[in-house]
Amino acid sequence: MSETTAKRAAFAPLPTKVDFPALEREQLAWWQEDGVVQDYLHKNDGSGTTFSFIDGPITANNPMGVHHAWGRSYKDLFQRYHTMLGDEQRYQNGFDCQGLWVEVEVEKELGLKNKREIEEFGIANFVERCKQRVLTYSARQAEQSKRLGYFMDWDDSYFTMSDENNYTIWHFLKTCHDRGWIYKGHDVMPWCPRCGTGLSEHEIVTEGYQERTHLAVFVAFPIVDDPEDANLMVWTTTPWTLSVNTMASVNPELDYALVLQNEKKYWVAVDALKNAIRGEHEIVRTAKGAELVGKRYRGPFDDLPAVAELDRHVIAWKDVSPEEGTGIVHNAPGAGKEDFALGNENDLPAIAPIDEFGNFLPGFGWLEGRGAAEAAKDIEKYLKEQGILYRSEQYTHRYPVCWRCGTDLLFRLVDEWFISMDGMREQLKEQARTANWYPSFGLEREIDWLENMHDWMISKKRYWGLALPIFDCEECGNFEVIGSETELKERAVAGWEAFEGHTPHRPYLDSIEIECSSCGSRVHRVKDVGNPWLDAGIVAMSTLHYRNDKEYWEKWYPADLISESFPGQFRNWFYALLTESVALTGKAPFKNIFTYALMRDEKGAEMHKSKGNAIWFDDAAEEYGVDVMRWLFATVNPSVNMNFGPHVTDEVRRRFILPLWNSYSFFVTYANIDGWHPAANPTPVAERTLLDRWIISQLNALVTTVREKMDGYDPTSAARAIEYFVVEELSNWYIRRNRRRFWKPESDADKANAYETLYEALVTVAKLTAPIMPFLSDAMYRNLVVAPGFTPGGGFIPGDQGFTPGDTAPPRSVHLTDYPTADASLIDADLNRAMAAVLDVVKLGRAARSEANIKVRQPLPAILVHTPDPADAEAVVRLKDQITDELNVKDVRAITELGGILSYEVKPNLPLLGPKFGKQLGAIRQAIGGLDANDVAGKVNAGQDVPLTLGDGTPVTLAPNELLVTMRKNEGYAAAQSDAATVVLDTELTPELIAEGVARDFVRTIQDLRKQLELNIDDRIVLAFDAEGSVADAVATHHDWIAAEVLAVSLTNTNDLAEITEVTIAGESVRVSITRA
RNA sequence: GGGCGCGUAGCUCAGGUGGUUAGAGCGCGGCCCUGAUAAGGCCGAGGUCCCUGGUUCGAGUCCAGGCGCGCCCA
Repeated sequence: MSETTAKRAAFAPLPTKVDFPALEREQLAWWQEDGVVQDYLHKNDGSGTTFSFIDGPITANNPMGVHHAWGRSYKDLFQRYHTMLGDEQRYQNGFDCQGLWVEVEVEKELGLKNKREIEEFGIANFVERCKQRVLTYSARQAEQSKRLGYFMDWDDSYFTMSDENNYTIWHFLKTCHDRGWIYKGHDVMPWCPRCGTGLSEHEIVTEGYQERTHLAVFVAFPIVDDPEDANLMVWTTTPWTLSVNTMASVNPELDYALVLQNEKKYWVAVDALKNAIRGEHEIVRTAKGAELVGKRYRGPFDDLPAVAELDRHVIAWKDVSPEEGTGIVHNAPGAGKEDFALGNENDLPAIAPIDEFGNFLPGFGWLEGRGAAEAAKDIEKYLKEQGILYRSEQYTHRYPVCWRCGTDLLFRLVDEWFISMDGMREQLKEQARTANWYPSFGLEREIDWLENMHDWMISKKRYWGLALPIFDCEECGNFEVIGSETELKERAVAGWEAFEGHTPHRPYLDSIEIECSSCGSRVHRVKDVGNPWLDAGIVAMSTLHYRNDKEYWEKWYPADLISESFPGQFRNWFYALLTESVALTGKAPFKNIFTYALMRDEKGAEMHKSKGNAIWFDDAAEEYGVDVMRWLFATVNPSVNMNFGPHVTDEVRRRFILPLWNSYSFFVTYANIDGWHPAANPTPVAERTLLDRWIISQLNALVTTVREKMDGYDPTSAARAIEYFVVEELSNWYIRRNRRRFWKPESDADKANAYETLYEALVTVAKLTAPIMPFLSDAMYRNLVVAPGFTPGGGFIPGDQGFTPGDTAPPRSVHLTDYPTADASLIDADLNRAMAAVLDVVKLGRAARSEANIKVRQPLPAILVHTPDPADAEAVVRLKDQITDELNVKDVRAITELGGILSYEVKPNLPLLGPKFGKQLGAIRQAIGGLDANDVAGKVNAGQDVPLTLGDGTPVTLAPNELLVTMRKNEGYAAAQSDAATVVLDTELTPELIAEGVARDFVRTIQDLRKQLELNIDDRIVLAFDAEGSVADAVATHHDWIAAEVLAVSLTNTNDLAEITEVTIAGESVRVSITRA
């Protein structure tokens, strides 16, 4: 830079204390106003390479919590990375719209209590409100996602309620039907009487069980025509199911006792006596369960018309255990899942006692119309009146509840629709294996699910959801599946006008009638809606226009990446996506599947709205800042549950964000003071200083690592590598070591090189971090790259910054740049190793000083270094300038002589000796311990074999490389030792060194005062002090150096002081006066 | 009952292919350094690496069994 050029600040000055959320809001506004997002979305149009990401739809039912931000950060960072690699992408976000969870929220909004009230409100109105809720919250979530910095094509989000999505599911269902996989099942389903719907296997999950206390009854079933006049004693926690008791089961292997009490006799399993029988009793005899099998008995509700015809008797069931109840099980195939299976096996009928609201059906006498669960008390009373209640109790157990509304589930016999899975099972497993799963154990979990999955129940007796295109003929039992909107129109014989113009939802679709292809009857659609996982699972087909644009579909299918949280998704989205895609195409819809665990609160507890420990995204964004969260998310191990909260984000800010900001701020501060501008042609790296070359070498190594990790779907390692570089290498070493080059007054080539080097490191870090923390990275990039020479619009300001007219303007946002590429020629492995040795020595030097209690301010004559590999010690001496300054020593010397400081130590080289000598190794180690270390070291260093005699007299010869000779520091020296080096301080002080220490103490004290006086970094001062003795002498000796260090225009020892401050320097009391010059 | 994962310092977690003295961050105590950094460094206290058995010259690491926790399934 020429002297005549006016120094001009190139970079916007930075606040020392940053408001990160405010910075983020500014960035966000600029991205939107300036069209950066749009340019980003189209950066790679037609680039020739693609990266296909398919978004798992987010449920558009509530505002986002922070846990959503975790997953979305992964989605964004992978897509951003590929944008910077130049891959064309679709950037399509998805919203999950249909299903019971939306209905439940809308019911709450409207104050509706059950299905009857929904139907009174009107299905059309209700469905419309569901749609509106989805639209409301999808818009809200889109805005929140933008605040997260998530760059997506928000105008192109898909909605699972879209016509295309629904019709593509029809196509899938039709395909399944053509293969004979769709069937109507008659089964006992877990059923929510409040929601009036069954729950699928997928929904009965462990968190769907809660501790509940129910009335449990012990009931006697009198055996018919029994010479002993005995009763079977059974136990149940669901008294309502007694109404449809069909059989009683015993374990034929088990021992049963005939108990006599109060002149009544009961059969109870021997091992259940303690639990079941209360009070004095006598055991008449015992028998195996087999003896009871076949006995007929009278049930408690024999007189009810619905069950009057039953022939009740005892059957054998090997699963009966005496652990709970009485060892005799009451079975109701119409009201229990296992009972249903057992009834089928024994050819006994299943009778359904309750309707969809859990109320008793006609035919159940006095019970008719009553709620099953609510009737327990009355049933207890009835049993007592009949004289067959032995006793009752309050019983607490884990019981299944509705995962949405918390109501106790009942088990109800119903018609549901299923897809048979056996035809696809093997193919699904095979296709699952074609993908890469991160973490890899995800594949095993998915395979386990696929091996054990039952047929897929796809129906749900609700309102807001996929209208199942199944037309079930009541006349002849034939059913048909309609596969598209055109087929529907062709087949419709009535109701088309009412439907036309509406989305394929209830109730309008329900008006359509077709003609049964088998018997010609008019047939309506079944009333059921679809399982919502059908909706989410079809998106790999529907959003890629599978039905209408095969070319487009082929371009983007299968996806390169999908990503969701793994708990639950192996049986939900991953499964549905795989199943629907493979059914239609035979090919897995994804190549890579990145999964992550659950977010917990700071103490590791599950986050729940009701517990009050859930954190809303909006609050977190404004309190902690989005970049901090995103950096945290990127650095944690995705497969481990994350504990999230303010302490964790504070730590990330302290640990990484602030050191980065401070490095950046340091650069901007001094570059502006010096009027430094980035040059078009910086000094070749080879011509720069050692430290410059080193940090550039590490920077290029970092780029290589980060790309490798990101390519391997390992953002954790990528982010941790960046963090290490920024904190340890750039901030704590490179900048720390180079501060004086930036401070010095003269603007020479060396200073320019320092700026060039730090500038390149910061710009590269901004690009490397851009996918992970989009806000700060762009703020840095824009200030560092765009501000000095180019206007944000891309215009170019010629000037003294070295650019010439015609240069291409850099992109105006980091998110429009390409990802950094490593220059392998700049990676200097030898230098990296040498510097590592230097860092180790510095660390040991500090440790030795600390241990010897000698402050760094006190200069020492030398440190002595020994390393196991002499090359390292040589490198350390070669780079001694880095060390002398850092440790305040006058010299660094490699130790060649032992000189009493170090002793030899000889150890066996175990990896070599182990395999060679096996069991003899113990004896060899002992023998080595008895050798003279000096003698052995001499031989080993001379390359000679070492003879040994083992304890049993066996002679053994060891080659030099089979022994390790190391140095151990002796006691009594100021020294420190690690695996890589030994460092010894020369602590001999001369009067000159002591004076220098005092001078440094003086400087340190003045600098402190400057800071207290809030002087600017470049303010000059008039400095006067009043001291005698050693302080006076030391200051006199080092007068010029001190004056330069503290920017004093004058430095005088006088007792005539203007502003007096008392300080202590080198143990002496000194009066000081500082005034601005 | 089965599948998968986890169990290492007070807390949160790292610890390719077995190797000699098991680490980091936070927290705690002490000291040092500091005109980028309400930052950083060094020292210290703090460990039956869940238990038991096995393989091996040698196990935090491999194998088997168990215990505990989490997720999923039955």
